[in-house]
Amino acid sequence: MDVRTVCLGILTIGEATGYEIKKMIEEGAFNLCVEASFGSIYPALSKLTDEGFVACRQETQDGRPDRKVYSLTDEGRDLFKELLVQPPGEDKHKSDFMFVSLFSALLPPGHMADLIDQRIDWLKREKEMINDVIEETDQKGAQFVQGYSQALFETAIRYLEDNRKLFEAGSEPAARNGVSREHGMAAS
Amino acid sequence: MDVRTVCLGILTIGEATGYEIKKMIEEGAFNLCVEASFGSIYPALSKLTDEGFVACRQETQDGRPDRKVYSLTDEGRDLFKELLVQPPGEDKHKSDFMFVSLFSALLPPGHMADLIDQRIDWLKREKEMINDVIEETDQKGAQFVQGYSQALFETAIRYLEDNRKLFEAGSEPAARNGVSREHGMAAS
DNA sequence: CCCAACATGTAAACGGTTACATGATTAC
DNA sequence: GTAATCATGTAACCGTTTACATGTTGGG
Repeated sequence: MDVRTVCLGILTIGEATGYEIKKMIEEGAFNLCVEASFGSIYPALSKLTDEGFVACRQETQDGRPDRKVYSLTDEGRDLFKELLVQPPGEDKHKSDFMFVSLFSALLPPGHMADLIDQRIDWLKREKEMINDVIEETDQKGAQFVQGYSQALFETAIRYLEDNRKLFEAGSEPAARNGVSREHGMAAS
Repeated sequence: MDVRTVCLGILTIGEATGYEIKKMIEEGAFNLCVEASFGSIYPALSKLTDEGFVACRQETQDGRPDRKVYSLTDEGRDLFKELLVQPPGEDKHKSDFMFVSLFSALLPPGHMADLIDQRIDWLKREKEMINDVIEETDQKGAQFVQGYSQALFETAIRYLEDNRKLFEAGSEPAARNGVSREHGMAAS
């Protein structure tokens, strides 16, 4: 999902500045779908303004920098509805953790258990964050997404907690008999 | 996880051609961690060869195009081990489906239920694919990843099957008289 | 005193995809 | 006959990140 579409989507909820949109993406429900930095958000908003899909109102604040408050135009709303019904792309789950796990045999003893611990902590934090952000909404879609993500986080946390022991120091292979464990890799 | 590292990782399992690496990424367990196309795999392998981290043996076949079989050098194995213990990046879950779901209120009636059906089918296919690919391994890491992904797929499928009804034609707003319909989705 | 939060913006660099070029073989 | 599989490679393009530039206010 490109930054352009995400900006339109966020603006259907209400007007916002580029800065606020960034926060919503990195701390909010949108965190589950996309990521974006200022370097992509600001140009996207400028372009959408040029094209007439969003309107921009400049606000002068004292003590604070000026802000540009963007809002959706009718054309923008129409465009977003069109984009929404396009067949969505496949989910892309990119997990360094999973990749490293596949090669746990090459890691120093205890490393994998540490990684799992860190991951459990991260998952718990992330789960709470999503929960907090969405709880105040009463929209069906948001409720659905929240339930979905909470279910997945719970499963992930439970699985890691249950299987951590596989990688604890005690259960390490212990290739005691002179066989060079460098070779033992032989898949299958 | 960059293509470079993924290539090194795959080559720790055994030698392979660029073509085979591509297949492993899109049909195998690596599908859960990364994606990559020829346009990134071939240059990565060339560069790794130049740098001495992989070796390349050219094989002439008759009837078939020549193939370049890559294998890991000692330096390559060392490099990979170093890369593996670097702190892994955060998981990135990019889901167009989730994004669209957040805006289900803007979709035509029935569209959301269709999307969910398609998604359930996709999840089931994907789950089976991962299951088939990894089942023949006896490596701890692969087993762990397989169990993890199977648990997540099951949870996702169950959630979607259980909550599909929220978006069925019958439960569509039908906001004839401005009455709000706030029945409890309560994902508690 | 410095850092975080607020606020916008640009240019260069990067990693990757898409499309193209080439070409034999096998299966439908 | 035509599509898929095998097999490699390059160049153009694209979206995004990173780093930089600028400036104020408030809290630790």
